[in-house]
Amino acid sequence: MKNFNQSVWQVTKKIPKGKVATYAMLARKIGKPKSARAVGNALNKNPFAPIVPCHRVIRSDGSIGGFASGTNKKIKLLKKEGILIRGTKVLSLEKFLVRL
DNA sequence: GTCGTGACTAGCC
DNA sequence: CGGCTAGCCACGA
Repeated sequence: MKNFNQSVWQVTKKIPKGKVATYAMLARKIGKPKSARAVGNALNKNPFAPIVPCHRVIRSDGSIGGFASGTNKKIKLLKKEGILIRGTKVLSLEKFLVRL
């Protein structure tokens, strides 16, 4: 852990399949609860696309947020893992949220 | 060192 | 429920 970005990727990488985490949550985990925005930036530029499950990271209100390859793609992936989604938002968020 | 930008958030209307 | 605002942070030019 050296750069902020690396920390983000390392934590994101640990999110189990079928679960999701929020930007704020990850920010808190790395010791910077106010850096949710910066976390989003890190994921957007993440060079470990296939290694880091960036599609399992969503907003605190349950919105999908965004995705480098397209929001639609992100939704599809999450649904595939068992996450229930309606439009651009996650249903039963608390049920899929992984506690860090 | 300063400025613009963005996968954020909480609060208010 | 939806939209707007101000506050936050890290990065690259």
